[in-house]
Amino acid sequence: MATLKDISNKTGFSVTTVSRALNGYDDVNEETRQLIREAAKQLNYSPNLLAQNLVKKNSKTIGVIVSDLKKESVKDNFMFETLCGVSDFLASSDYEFVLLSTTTVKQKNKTYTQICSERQLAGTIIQGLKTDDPYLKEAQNCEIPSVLIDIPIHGKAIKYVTSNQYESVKTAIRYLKRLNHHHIAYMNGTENAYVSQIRKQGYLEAVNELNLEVNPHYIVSGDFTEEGAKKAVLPLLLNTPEVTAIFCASDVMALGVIQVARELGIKIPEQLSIIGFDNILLSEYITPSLTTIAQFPYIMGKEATRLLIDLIEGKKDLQSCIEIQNELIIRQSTTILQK
Amino acid sequence: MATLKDISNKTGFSVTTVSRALNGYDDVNEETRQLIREAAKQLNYSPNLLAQNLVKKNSKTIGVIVSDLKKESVKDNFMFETLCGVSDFLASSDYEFVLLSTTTVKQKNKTYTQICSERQLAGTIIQGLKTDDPYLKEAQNCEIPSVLIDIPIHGKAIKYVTSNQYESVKTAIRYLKRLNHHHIAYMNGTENAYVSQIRKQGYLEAVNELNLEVNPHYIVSGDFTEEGAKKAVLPLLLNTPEVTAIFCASDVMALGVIQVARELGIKIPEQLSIIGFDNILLSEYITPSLTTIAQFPYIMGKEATRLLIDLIEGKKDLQSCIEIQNELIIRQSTTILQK
DNA sequence: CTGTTAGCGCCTTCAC
DNA sequence: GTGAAGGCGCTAACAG
Repeated sequence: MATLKDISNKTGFSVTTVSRALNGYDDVNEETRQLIREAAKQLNYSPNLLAQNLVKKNSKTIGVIVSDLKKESVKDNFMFETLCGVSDFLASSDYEFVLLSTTTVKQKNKTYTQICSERQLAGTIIQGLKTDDPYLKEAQNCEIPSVLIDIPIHGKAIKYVTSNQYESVKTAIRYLKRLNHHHIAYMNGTENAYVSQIRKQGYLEAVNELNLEVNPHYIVSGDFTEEGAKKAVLPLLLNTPEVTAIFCASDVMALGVIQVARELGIKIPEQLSIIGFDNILLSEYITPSLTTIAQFPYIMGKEATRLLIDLIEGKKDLQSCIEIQNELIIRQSTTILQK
Repeated sequence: MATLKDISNKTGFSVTTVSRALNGYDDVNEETRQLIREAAKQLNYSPNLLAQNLVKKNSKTIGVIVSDLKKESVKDNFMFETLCGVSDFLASSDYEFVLLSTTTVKQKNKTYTQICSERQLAGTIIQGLKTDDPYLKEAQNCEIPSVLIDIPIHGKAIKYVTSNQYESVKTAIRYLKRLNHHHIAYMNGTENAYVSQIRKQGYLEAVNELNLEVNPHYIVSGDFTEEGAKKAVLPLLLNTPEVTAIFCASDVMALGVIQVARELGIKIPEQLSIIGFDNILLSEYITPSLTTIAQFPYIMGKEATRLLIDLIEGKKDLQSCIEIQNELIIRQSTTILQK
C-alpha cells in the first residue's frame, strides 16, 4: 500500500510537505497541494491509521465494552440496538469503534487501563457490566473519557446515560393499582445489576406509597432469564394465590411467567395481570400481547455516543447524566380486576 | 502508560532485551526474564498494539464489514447472531475484530483496500453486501484474506460460507406438494442479493421438477421487508385465488403476508399455507406459528471466522466454501390441503 | 512555502 | 546473553 514516501518519491516533494498538503495545512502552495493530491489519488493512498495514531497519541477509535456478546442475548435486543445507535451516530463523525466483549478469557487478564492503552482508545462506552465489576472502579479513576449505559457512576471523565426506570416502575405499579390490584408481586433480575436495584426500589416505593401489601414473599428473582423466571414464579403462584398481578423487571422473564401460569391453568389477564420491561419485539406478538415499559436503547446508544464525543473533544459544561424517558405500553396482559 | 523504555529504565536492561524477554525469545537469561516480567507487572505494562502492528505489518485485527448496521435489521437477528459467532470464536484466539458498517456514502470516500490498509487488517469477514457492490470486486482482486457470508465468490484469498439454500427451498416446495398444494407462489427478497437469486432458483427448479404450475404472476418481490411484503402480496391474493401456498424468502416477509391474509379473511393454514425462511425468534411465537427454514447464523459466523484465521495463517488445502445445513421446521402455518 | 531533524513505541538484524 | 542501530509510517518542531 502506498505511503507518504511513495507520494514523496513520485512528486519530488518531501514527506513532510506531502503530509501537510494532505492534512490541509495552509502553509502549502495550492499548486503543490493539487499535485500531491493528484498523486495520492493515483496511488490510491490512504493514511496508515496505526502510524498516525501512534504519533498523535489519540486515536479516533472508541471502544464499546460489553459484558457478554453471547448468543443468549439475542432475544433481548438491547445490546444490539444500542450498538446500532452508536454506529449510526459515529457514521457522521470521523470516529470508529471497536467492539470489545469482556468475557474473553484473554481480556479477563487485562485491566481496563490496559485495554484502553493498547489501542490508544479515545474513549469508551460501557454497557452491561455488573455494579461490582472491577473495570468500573478502574474506569472511574481513569483519565480516559467514558460513558456508561445504565450504570450510574460519575468520575473525572465519566458520565452515564440511563432511563427513568425508577419512575417508570412506579407508574406501572400505580397503573396496576388503578386496575384494582392490591397484591402485586415483583420479579427482579440479577441482583448485582444496577437496573435490578433501581427497579426494585421503584416497586418498593410505589407499593409503600399506595398502601399496598408489602410482603417479602412477593419479591422473587428470575435472574433476567426465562428459565430463572419459571423456577421463581412457580412457588410464588402456588404459595401466594392472593397475588393478582406480577411486575417483571424484564420481558424475557415475563415470557417465562406467562408459560408457567398457563401450565397451572391460570388465565391471563383475567386471573393474573403481567407487566414486563423492555418492550422486546416478541412482547407485541405473543398471545396475550404483553403490557410493558418500553425502553429506547437505540436512542440511548446514540446519546451515549454524542456525550462521549463531546467529552473527548473537551466540551465544557456537559451534564453528568442523560436520562431517556421510557413509555408504558398497555397491551393485553393486564386488565381490571373483577371483584 | 508504561512502555518498554520504562521497564528498561527500571531494570537497567536495554529496550531490546526487555522486548525479547517479554516476547518469549529464548536467547534471554531466565533470571533476567523474571526480573523484567516482574517489573512489567508492577508498571501495569501492556504493549502498544499500534506500535507493534506498525512494525510487524500484521495486525491480529480482523474487520467485519456489514452493509448497514441499521435499527431496522433488529427484527431479523441474522447479523447479530453472526457477530456473536465471530466474537465467540475470536475469544479463544489472539485476534480481535472491528465492526465496520459501510454505507454507500462512506464508500464514495474510501475504497475497500483503503479500509483494510488503514488499519492493517489481517483479514475481513463480509456480510450483507449486494452482489453488485464494488467492494466485492475489490476484495476479489486483493491479497487480503477474506471470507464472505452468503456471497459465493472466490478469488486468490477469498472463500465463503453459506447454507444449502437451494436445496432447502426445494425441500420446502416438495413438502408443500406433499400437502397437495399445486399452486405455489414465491415471494422473493431484494433482487440483487445473492440469497434472493439462489432461493428463487431453488423454487423454479422445484416447481419445474414437480410439474407444478409455472406462472410468472406467482413470483413477487417483497424486498425483504414487512411493508414490501404487504404491498406485493395483496394483488397476488386478489388476482390469483387459486394459489394455496406461498413460500417467502424470509420470515419477516411472511409476517407481512400473514397480516394481509388475515385482513382479507383468508384463514391460515386452512386456506393458505405459508412458509418462511430464517427461523427468526418471532416465528415460533406468532399465531399461527410459522413453518420455516431454519438458518444457523451463529454457526456461520463461527465457521467463517475459523476459515478466515486458517487463511490468514496460511494453512493449505482449505476448502473454498463451507456450507451449513439448514433445517425445515414445521409449525402451524402449513397444513394439508383438503380438496 | 519547503525541507531537515527528531521521535512516537516497538521489533529485527547484527555485532559484541 | 545482551545492546546498539535502524526503521515501520507518520507528524511536530525548527530552520531556512
